[in-house]
Amino acid sequence: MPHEIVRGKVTEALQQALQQAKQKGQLIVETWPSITLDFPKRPEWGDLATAIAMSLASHERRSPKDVAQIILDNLDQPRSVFDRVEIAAPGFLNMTVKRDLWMKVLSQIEAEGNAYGQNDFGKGRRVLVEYVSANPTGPMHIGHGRGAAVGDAVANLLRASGFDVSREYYINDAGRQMKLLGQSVYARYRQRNGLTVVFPEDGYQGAYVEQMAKQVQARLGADLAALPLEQAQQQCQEFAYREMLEVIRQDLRSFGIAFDSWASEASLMSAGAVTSALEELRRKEFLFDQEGALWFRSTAYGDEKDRVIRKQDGEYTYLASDVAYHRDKLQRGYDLLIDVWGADHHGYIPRMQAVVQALGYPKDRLRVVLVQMVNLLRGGKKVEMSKRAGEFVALREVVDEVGADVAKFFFLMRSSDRHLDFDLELAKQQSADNPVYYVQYAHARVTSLFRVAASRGIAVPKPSEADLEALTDPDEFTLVRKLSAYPSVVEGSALALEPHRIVFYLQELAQLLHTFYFKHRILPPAAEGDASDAGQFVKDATVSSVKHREQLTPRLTGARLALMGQVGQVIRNGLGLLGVSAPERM
RNA sequence: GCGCCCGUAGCUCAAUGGAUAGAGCACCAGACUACGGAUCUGGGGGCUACAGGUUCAAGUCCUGUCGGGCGCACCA
Repeated sequence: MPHEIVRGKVTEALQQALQQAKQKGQLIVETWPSITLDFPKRPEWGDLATAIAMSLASHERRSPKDVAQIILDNLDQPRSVFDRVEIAAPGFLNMTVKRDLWMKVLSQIEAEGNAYGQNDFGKGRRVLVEYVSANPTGPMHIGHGRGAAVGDAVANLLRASGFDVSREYYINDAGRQMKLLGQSVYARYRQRNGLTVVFPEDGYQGAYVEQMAKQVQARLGADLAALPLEQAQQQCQEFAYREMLEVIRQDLRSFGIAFDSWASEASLMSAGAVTSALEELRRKEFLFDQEGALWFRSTAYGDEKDRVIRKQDGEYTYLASDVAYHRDKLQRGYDLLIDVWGADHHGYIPRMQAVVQALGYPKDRLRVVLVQMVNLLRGGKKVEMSKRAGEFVALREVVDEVGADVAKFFFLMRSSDRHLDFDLELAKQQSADNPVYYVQYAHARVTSLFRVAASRGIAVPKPSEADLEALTDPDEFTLVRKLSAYPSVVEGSALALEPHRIVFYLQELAQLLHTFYFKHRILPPAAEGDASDAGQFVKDATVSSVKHREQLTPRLTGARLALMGQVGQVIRNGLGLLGVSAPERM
């Protein structure tokens, strides 16, 4: 179902032509591939092109050119949609669509507003996007930040594509890491009190651990030291857990990320989810005992080896709770699960997909989005990070320094499975070098333009109120075509789970806007020092410089304002998908 | 050693199997007496790592080689 008016009409016309050719016996195919439309790279190739004839050619056992000719011959009423359709070697159909059909895109954007760009591909299917899910053992670092930005944008994209989306944070609060955190805090606490200290191997070293020890001291005083070791550590762990979770919530809040639900590993376990999940696997014969451990037969679904699920010492591995958690998610009835993971976990995909299948669901019920490392730079020089020594760059620091909008945009600028260089100096620059400002400025320009118009008493019409026939310049037309592409960019981006496509689109759209804005005037000149003359237009075409020589009539001003308004709307919608604000002033 | 990802302009990166591979940065040369110069215009720059193969059509798919990253725990 096409979701944009030009593509819709063109696709429809092509389908009818194919249908008709088939009825006449000119084409034999039973089913043909979906018709894809591209923007041709060269103007002489028309506004839209399709390679459909070429993909049909081999099945038809005809040359692509013949197939294209047949389609062309069967295009019933080309004049209602097309100005011109041509065949180009080796078999492209190059179409020039009627200008007034293109212009309807503007009214469509007006009518749909914030919803322009959405599609119904998801058909209400429920999807759970799980992301961040950092252990509550410290503040979020910059890598978590990228995961958060990606997960959130993916969720936005899916919602815009008609899915019923929930966002979930899985709290790994049951494992050894939490215990280690408790021990680390307790060790620092003892240190503060001048007691003997054995700092745990691989313990948490960050300054925040000392901070928490200080707070524990303030709350519990010296009493803690009197308790048995394990009990004392347990108290520290509980305190640290609540504290860290709160820190993470605040980190997320300041980054502008909100979850619908928080799932706790510990509560899952205490509710018996692990036991019952293992029971199910055992019943289905995916478990076996060997060398005193319990194994999951993940090789049954293509994993390279089987995996231990309960160790010799009786402790469960993380796989056990992951099985339980994914089973829980599946049982909650989601049609699709999306996990956003750090790319260093890519080796776990086969086994989690094996889990999904062992539980009786299709493999593709789970899709994993991998997020690669972030290299933090400052003026081109690498900022060294080592979580081990507790020297990692906190997300909070970056957000404080460059702002949430900039940070998100940078995180989303590249395909998520590629390493990202994040240069703090560049991110702070307020220039064209900084793509965030470039896009946001385009939006601010539109709103600024409207403010000036208002101050001069010039109305900003909607497309339905404007005379769009006044838009005859190729630059206007280029903008309209770009706007028309937005819905398919959203759909492609959602299907591929690749938010960076939106970023690229927005940069291109912003560029077109800046070019247009520089080249053309929209409002008439303000009368010198006298607002009462506002509304006067240039009647004579010989004003100052060459590039401003075009006739600016109220009719053209109105139409251009209407066009600008829709550009602003689309930038707003696109930035919205990225979770980035569209400022009216900068 | 095995597996996954990657190799595209000097740098950072785009490109549902489609036409002459595109942006930004950097570099060079330019542009406003009216709407925000946080802007715009032009220029040089490429055997898409290499070698085969599939296809009407390959940066894209397959095989191999070389180079880089990440995994290969009864850690999370």
